[in-house]
Amino acid sequence: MARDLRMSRMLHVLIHMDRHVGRATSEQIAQMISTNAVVVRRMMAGLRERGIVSSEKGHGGGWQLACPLAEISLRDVYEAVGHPPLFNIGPQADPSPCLVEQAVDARLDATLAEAETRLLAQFAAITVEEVAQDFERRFEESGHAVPFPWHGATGE
Amino acid sequence: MARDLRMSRMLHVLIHMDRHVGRATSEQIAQMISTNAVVVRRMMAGLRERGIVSSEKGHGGGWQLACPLAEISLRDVYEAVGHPPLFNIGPQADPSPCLVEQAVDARLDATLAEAETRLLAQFAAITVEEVAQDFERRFEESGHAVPFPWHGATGE
DNA sequence: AAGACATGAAACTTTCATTGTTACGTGATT
DNA sequence: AATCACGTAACAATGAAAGTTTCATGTCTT
Repeated sequence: MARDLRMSRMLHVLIHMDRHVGRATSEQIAQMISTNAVVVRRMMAGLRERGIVSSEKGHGGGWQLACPLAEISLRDVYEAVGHPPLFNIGPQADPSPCLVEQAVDARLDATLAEAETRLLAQFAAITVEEVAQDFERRFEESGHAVPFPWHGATGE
Repeated sequence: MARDLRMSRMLHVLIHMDRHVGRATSEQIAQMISTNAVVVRRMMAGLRERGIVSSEKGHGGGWQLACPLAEISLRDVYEAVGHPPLFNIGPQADPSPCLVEQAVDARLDATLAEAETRLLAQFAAITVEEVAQDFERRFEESGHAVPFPWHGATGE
């Protein structure tokens, strides 16, 4: 696949859970983001470890937010989904005996590392609550269009 | 494969061509970076279009630098290899009808776009000549280790 | 003119990471 | 006991970059 979608998808889920559904099963969440329940469990496991969500087994179980969106930064979500590699470019991982390649790799690595630091700082400065408010602004401006058009959005 | 290696590999090649080999065939270049001559031609084609290198067919032909390394920025090389996507994370490409997803995607896209702008500015500020000097510094500091250990490095 | 050399380019295969899917185990509620 | 839902392992599908094969075109040497 092209890009790692986990961070984007998890943000999507967290906002829906806070604003619209409260508790939700993996199956329901999977429908929100058009994927499979197992994929959802894989992603949510990292969030649970970090105390962002909690899960309960059995009848009536499912997933629940464990803290307010205002206390979750985009960086927290990025880390929780396994801090996948940020960049699609760069030198190969294993070091080379060639001094030219070493010099090239060192420069690129240093430049990318700096960019990574800044990007993660940006992520740390944005809370999921802010993004949720972005959504609400769009909702108002749209004249209250259907905000969450997934199957089963009508509730039970 | 994991990451797009083209930018790193092309920098490697450009410095070797300037400092060590002058003209080189695709086959010789392929040995420098441990790959295939066709892969080399694919990458070099973009550099030729931008006037960074020139190619000549036939006996005695091959590739040659068309301008000094000091006039080539890392950004030039990045663009020349086809400006592959910089990031490995982000939302999916096609827009969603869900307003929450739209808000999430817009935030992520904006944040990544800003990071991309800054990273490309960094690339634009670094010349290949600077990286070549990094190499020479390493070469001195290493006590003149074999600087380019590919097969055929002894010349003809 | 013939042969060797080298790029140009199309078509296909391989590789790798993410995502998707199936299957089964465990725990909790009714 | 039956149902529901998470937990996890194992495997398949997908897509992009890289690797490979093949043939055409152009150029130099003999």
